[in-house]
Amino acid sequence: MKRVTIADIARAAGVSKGAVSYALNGRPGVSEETRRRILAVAEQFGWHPSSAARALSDGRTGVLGMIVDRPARTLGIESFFMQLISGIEATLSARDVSLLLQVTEDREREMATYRRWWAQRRVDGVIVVDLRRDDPRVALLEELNMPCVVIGGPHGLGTLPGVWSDEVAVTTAVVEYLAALGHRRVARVAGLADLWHTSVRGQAVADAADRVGLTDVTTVYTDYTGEEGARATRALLSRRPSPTAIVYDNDTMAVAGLGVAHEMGIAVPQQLSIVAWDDSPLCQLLHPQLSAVSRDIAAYGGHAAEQLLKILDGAETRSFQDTTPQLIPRGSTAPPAAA
Amino acid sequence: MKRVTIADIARAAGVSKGAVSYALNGRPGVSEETRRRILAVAEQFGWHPSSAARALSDGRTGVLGMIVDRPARTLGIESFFMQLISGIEATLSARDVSLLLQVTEDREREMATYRRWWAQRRVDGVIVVDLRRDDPRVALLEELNMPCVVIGGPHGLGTLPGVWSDEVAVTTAVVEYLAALGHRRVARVAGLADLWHTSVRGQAVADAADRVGLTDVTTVYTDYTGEEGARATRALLSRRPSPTAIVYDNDTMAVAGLGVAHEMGIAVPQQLSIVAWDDSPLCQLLHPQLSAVSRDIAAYGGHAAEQLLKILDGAETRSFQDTTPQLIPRGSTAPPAAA
DNA sequence: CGGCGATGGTTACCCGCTTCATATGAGCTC
DNA sequence: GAGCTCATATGAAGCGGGTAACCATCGCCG
Repeated sequence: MKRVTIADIARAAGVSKGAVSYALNGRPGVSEETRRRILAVAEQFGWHPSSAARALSDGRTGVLGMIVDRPARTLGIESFFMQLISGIEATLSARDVSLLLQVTEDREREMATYRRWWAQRRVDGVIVVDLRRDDPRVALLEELNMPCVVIGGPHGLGTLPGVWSDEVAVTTAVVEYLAALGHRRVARVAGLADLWHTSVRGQAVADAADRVGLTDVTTVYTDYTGEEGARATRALLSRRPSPTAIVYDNDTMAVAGLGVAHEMGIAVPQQLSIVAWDDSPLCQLLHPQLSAVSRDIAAYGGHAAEQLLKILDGAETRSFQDTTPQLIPRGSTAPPAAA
Repeated sequence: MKRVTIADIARAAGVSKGAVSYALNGRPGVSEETRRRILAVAEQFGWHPSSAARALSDGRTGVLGMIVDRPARTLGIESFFMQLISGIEATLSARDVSLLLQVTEDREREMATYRRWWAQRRVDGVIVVDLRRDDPRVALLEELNMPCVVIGGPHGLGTLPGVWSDEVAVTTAVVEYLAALGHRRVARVAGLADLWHTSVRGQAVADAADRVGLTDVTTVYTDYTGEEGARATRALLSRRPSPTAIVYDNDTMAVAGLGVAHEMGIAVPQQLSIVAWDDSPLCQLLHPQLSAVSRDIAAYGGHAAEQLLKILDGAETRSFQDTTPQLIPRGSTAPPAAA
C-alpha cells in the first residue's frame, strides 16, 4: 500500500508540489483560496509531511533527546523521572515536538549516545539530568556544540545553560527548622555522592549547621534505594548518642527509615524526626505523614523543555532559576524528647 | 560548521559514495580490505549516517513509539511504567533502536498521535499499553496497518499481537490462598474499571470465589491513586461485617490501605490481610511487609520490544505469553481472627 | 499602449543516503 | 586468444520534502 506523499496532494489539488509546501507551512506564494483548498485535500487524505524528508531538507528533526543513566533497580522506585518526563512532554507536545528517551546503566554508553545522536542528527538537542561533579558530559556537549539544557546547576555547568532551583535556601530552611525545634544531633541520609546537588545540599547543611550551632551532623551516602536507606538508618540509630532527626534525600529512603524506626521501637516523631526530600503522595499515606521538601517536578521539566526550545529558536543560551522548593512540615517532625 | 557526510568519507577514502554505503552496511560489493579502510576513515571522522537521509531512502526510522495515557498525578506514583520502559530500552538499545515517548492525558490525542506518527513515518511501530475494553485503538491500528505490539491480552486484541501473562492463574491462586487461610469475606480494590486486565482479574476472582465457596466478595474501582485506595479501604472497613482480607490492584493503594488500617486501629495481619498487586521494593520496606503478586515488569517490556522488532523484520505477527506472575506471601497475610 | 510592480504559481535543484544498472578487469575454460 | 564468469567498484536515480529562481497575469499609471 503506497503511502500518500506531497505529490499526491499536489495532483489532487491541481497544483504543484511547491504550492503544497507553501500552503502547508504558512508561507506567501499561494492565495488564501488555494491554500484552503490544498489544506482541505491534505486533511482529507490524512497527509502529514514525512518527518525524514523534512528533516533532511531543513536540518531539523522535531525531536529532543534525554538519557537517564540509572540502574533499573533504582529507577522504578523514584517518581522523580516519571514526573519530570510528563512535565517535559506537556510542553513539547503542545508544539509537536517529540521526546526520544534512552535508559542506560552505563556512563560511557551515555556519552557515546550523545555523540551518535548528534552525528546522525537524530535529535535537535538534549535535556541532561543527574549533573555530577566534574561531569565529563559537560565538556563533551561543549565540544559537540550540541544544543542542550542541563537540569541542575548553577555550578558545574561550564558554558551550558541550566535549569535549577535554590537548593541552598531550602536546605538552610530545613536545618534551621530542625534546630528551632530543639534538635542538636541531626543526620542526613544522602543520595549518590558524586551528584552535584548531593554535594550542594551537603555544603548547605554544613554551613547552616555551623551558623545555628549544630556540631553533630552526620552524613551517609547511598544509592537512593530503600535497602540502603534502611541500612543507613539502622546504623545511625544504633550510635550513642543517636541523632534525633534524620533528613533523607528521597522519599523512598524516608519510608524505609520510618520502617526501621518502627522495627527498632523508636517513636516518630517523639524520639526521632524525619524529613523527606521530594514530596510525593506516598508521604501523606503513611502514619505519621512525612514532613517533606516539596517542589513541582513536572514544572521543572516543563521549564527545561521551554528553555531548550527557545535555544533552538535561536535565543541566546541562558540559565533559568526555578522556584525554590518548600519545606512542608507534617507529622513526622517535632521537638526531640528531653535529653 | 559543516557536518561530515557520506561524500566526505568517500572522498577521504578515495572511493565512491556507493562503496561507503556498502561497507557501512555490511553488504557485498566491496572487498574486505576496502571495507576496512572505509570503516577506519568513518571512525576517524566520527561519522554516522544521517538518520533522516537513511529513513527517507529505505523507509525505516529505527524508532519505536510508545504513548502513555495517564494523568501525571497517577504516573509518578507507579513504578510500573518506569520499569517497563527500562526493560524495553534494554532490548532496543542493544540494536540501536530508539524509543519515542509521548505522555498524554487525552485519549483522542493518543489516537491522533498514532495517525500522525504513521503518516509522518516518524516511527516504525508502536508499543501499546493499558488495553481497554472495546479499545478504539485496536481498530485504528488495524486500519492503519501499523506494526505494533499490545502489552495485554489475550482478549480484546482483535488481530493485533500481544504480550501477556496468565492473570487468571495468579488471580485464582491469590483467592485460593486467602480461602485456604480461612478468609470468607474478601474485597478487592481494583484499578480503572475499563482496563482489560481489571475486568479479567475481576472475572477470575468471581470464578475462583465461586469455586472455593466465598460468597461475600466486594469490588471497588479506583484510579490507582493512594487517595482513592485509602477512601475505598475506609469504606470497606466501615461495613458490618467488614472484609477480613483486601486485595489491591497496585502497591500504592496497598500502602494507603495499610495506613488506613493503622489509623482505624485494625491490626494487620491479625484482623485484616492485605495483598498488593505488583510487588515493589516498597512492599518490603513496610511493617508488616506486604504479601504481593510479583512479576518481572522489565522483562515484560523487553519481550514486547523483541516481538515488535521481529515483526518489523518480517516475522508473522504472533502473540507471546510471558511467565505467570507469582504470589509472594509475606507478613501482611494470615488466617483471620476467629469470627 | 508600453512598462512596471504585485500577486500567484511553477520548475528545478538540494538535503544525504540506498540501491540498481552498468562498467572494468582479472582469472578461467575451451 | 575469444568468450565467460565472478568480484569489485562506479554512476545515477530516487526517497519526499523545502525553497530560490524564474515565469505568467493582471491592474495601474503615465
